[in-house]
Amino acid sequence: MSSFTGSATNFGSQLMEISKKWLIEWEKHGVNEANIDESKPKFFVTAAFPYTNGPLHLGHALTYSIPDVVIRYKRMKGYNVLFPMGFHFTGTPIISISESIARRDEKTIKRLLDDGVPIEVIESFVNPINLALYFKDRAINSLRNMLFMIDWRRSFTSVDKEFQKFVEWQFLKLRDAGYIVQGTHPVGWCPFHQSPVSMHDTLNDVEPEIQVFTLIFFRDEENIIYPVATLRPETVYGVTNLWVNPEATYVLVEVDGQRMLLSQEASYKLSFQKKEVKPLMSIKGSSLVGRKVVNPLTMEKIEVLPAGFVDPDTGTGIVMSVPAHAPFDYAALKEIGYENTLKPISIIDIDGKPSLLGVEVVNNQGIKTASKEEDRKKLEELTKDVYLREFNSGSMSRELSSRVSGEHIYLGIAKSIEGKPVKDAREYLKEAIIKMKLGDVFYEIANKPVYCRCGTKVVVKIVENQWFINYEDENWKKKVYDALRGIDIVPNDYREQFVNTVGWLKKKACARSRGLGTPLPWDKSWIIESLSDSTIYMAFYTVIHKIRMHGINPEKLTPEFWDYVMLGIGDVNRLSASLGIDKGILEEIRKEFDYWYPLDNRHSGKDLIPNHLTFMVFNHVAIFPPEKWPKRIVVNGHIMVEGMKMSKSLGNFITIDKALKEVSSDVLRLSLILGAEIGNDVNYTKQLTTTVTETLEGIYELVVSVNSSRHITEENMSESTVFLEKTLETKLHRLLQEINELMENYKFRSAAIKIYHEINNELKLHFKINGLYRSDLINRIIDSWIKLMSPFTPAFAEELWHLTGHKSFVVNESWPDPSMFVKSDEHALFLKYIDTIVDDIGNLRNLFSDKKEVIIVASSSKPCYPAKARSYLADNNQLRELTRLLAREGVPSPHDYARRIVAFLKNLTMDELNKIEKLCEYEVEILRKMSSYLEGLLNLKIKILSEEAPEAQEYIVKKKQSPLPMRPVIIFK
RNA sequence: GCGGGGGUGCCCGAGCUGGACAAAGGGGGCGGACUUAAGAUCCGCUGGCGUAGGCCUGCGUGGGUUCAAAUCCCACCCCCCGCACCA
Repeated sequence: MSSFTGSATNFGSQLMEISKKWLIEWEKHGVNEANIDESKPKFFVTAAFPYTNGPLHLGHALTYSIPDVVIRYKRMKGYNVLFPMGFHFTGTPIISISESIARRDEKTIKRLLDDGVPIEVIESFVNPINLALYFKDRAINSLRNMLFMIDWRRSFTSVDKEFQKFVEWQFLKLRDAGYIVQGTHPVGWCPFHQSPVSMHDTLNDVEPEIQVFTLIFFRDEENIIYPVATLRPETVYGVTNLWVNPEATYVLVEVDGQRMLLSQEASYKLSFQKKEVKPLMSIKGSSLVGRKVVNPLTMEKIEVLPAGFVDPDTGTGIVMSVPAHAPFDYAALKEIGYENTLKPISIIDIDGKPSLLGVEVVNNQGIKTASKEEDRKKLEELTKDVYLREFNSGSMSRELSSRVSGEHIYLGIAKSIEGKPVKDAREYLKEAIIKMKLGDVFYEIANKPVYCRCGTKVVVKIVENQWFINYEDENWKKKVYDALRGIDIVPNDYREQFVNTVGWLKKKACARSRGLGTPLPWDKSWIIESLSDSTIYMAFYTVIHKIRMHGINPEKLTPEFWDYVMLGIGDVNRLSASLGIDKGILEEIRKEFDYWYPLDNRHSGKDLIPNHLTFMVFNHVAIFPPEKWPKRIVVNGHIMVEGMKMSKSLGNFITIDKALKEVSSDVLRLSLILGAEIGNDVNYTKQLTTTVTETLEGIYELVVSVNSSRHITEENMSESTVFLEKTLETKLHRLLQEINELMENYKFRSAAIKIYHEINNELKLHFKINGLYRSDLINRIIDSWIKLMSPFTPAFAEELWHLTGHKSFVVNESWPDPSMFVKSDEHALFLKYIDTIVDDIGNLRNLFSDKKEVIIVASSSKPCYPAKARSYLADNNQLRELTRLLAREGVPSPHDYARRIVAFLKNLTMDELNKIEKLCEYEVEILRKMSSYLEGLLNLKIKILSEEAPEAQEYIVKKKQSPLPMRPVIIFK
């Protein structure tokens, strides 16, 4: 084989040149533009559009490589394909970066410099649109360089006026359908900025987490509320007293018309959660000690006691004391010498027996106080243990209701949770307390303190009048479940996750007070949030280029316009008149939508299943009729780099631009596809790209050398070459069939292995046996092979295609059909038979690694037992019958032989089974014809003998073994 | 905690509708051929045993179902991801 000179790196740069060359050629000929063609079935594919706050990275490369393979494949299969790409500007991160630039934040500037943004451009980023546009342009370049076949005429951004009109229509539709609701909603909030904060607004990028406490209202004789904040409302039945911090300052406030006592800190926090918190007076904690309050669930009268462990900045600063189940409480009782006065009350059973875990652990550890440093540390841990044990394996006491004074109206509540698991009791009680107005909810920042970038401590604010998309609407959910059944999910393993997501999905706040995006049409003070404005935008791709082409003013894109274009609602003549748009144009746009929609494939990363992808289904269901619902969702995994999660902080973050400086787009694409089957995480490694480059180099050299080899016709071929060509052709038929099936099932990794390795190996083996030459078959194989490579490594394939003398574009060729290679059932059968011989020799050669010659003595005159075995195939139990029959015929080790034959027959197609007699009849001849193949494959010298040959008789006698049909004797010499 | 996914040979990774699985494919390692040499390329080996196509061990751990389990069931351990107003 000749002789492409150059090292792998040289070939690597040659590949880069090839990519550039064909990108230009294709764009010149507009191969990536998609227009209506009624003569072809259409195939419409989209992938999640990128958020342009930075350069595209390998994750994008992966997510877009897969649909690109799909459309290139589908295109060759005769589909009219569309793969468009837009850009997501909606949201706050872009604005946050702009604000950082405005205040000259060094970290942000450094990051942008690292991303290759020139300093003067960075300065322009104080305007967020400049930033978004800059990265959009870079993204387009990256995507072009990846050779993605994107129809750029249909590109848009989510702040384009036309798109905003479309989103307005969508939201009006949702509102009309009753899916938009308003309500209150807790958010992390900066009191200084007077605005919600999320991760990118906080110091150190901490996401403020919100924790829900249950408030329980204890009352004194003046009806003043002492609210305790707890995560364990069920323990209210075991309360012996309340705790306050004697050193802390408490305030008496008026809330919702009631008087309430709580720590100063709590009162501040509460003021963000209630309409009004009116302070009346301050009181030192110590002066609360000794007051008597009533437990609202048991009507028991208890006392307020002092405890230093009470943190006035957690909850309300008032704590209910449950010594039986809370180590802190028991320790605090001990500290003030009350452990015998106030007897711990067990209200939780563990393993069906009343427990006093709180008391036990404190006594076991010899803890005497709740205030000493070392005790507190221990207590914190013990609290966690007790909490978990009681939560996971505790159940409410069976005598719980005896804690409630007899005729009390809430006796029923206690009764209904008696004996129930703590988990369930807690949920039940929480709801009951709030419903009965015996308490309330109180929100805390769970991971506090969290600070806004301005340094202000973040609190929880209840936002009034927040707009939600009501994804918890049961009827809506039902329709989504139905829709999901009709959607093909690739890989199907993710279906369950979709179904579950629909199950737990709640109301989704769909608007924010700041950020880029579309104002809510009926309340322009709100901006539609980014996960809500991007649920049906795929439909927009179908028409945007036409809207622009006809110069339609965005103001004309009214709800009536969209009703007609997307839903076919309304009278086109009247619409034309009222909008002043040509009727023909309206119809043309409508037709464009109707031709391309529904979406055939939606591609995205698996992280978007619980939000975007599911929202997409919800919104399609809400707005479009069933025939326009998406047909397939393809989910890809994450990208890893050298075995580690790719991230900026790990320093292994690779942008597409950077990757393409090291490897060509063909290599990158194929590496990502070969990295993992769809749905799994792809591990991108230097090693992998090197291997892929070398593989492509090998293929290149092979094609080049075949191309320059001599052409021979069948008349000039040796008999054995004719035979082996038939075998090769049969193999190719099989391979193409397998590849087709894999492609149809989105098993691109496996398909690529067959294309780039297995065909490769078959050809190399064939040439090794026969020498390098061209023939009609070989030419056909090479042509088909190049076509098969085209979806994965398009520029590389294009190069080979032209190298082998073609003038057309391979991207425009048809996908090879297996039928172009004649499958001979006989040869397929022979091949499978030869495989068993190869296996056997392989098994034995370990024992005879020093021997280089193999003699195969084949049966030539015995009855064709395999044919007889055919009738025993159906039923495994008849193996015994077959064994008996063989034994009667005097076959040695009949059971082994029977097993072997049956295993072989099971692997055959019906057609092959019908040829089995031929195998018996010509076994010696087949082996002879295939001996050069065996020699090539095994690197051994092979000699075939018929059992009648005198030489064969010697071996038979010596080995005490006689050949049977399909069971030749193999001798290493 | 809840929900989803996963633990396979030196490594990565397929298989997981139960038999053809000592387990595809790739990589690495070792040995060999070629070469003045290196590289590239090609070939062989890469759980253990065995002078004949076989046996033993084995797919997170422990049980179970079955004539037969990497594949099915149960329990446990460990890892990853998501839990919302955030793209």
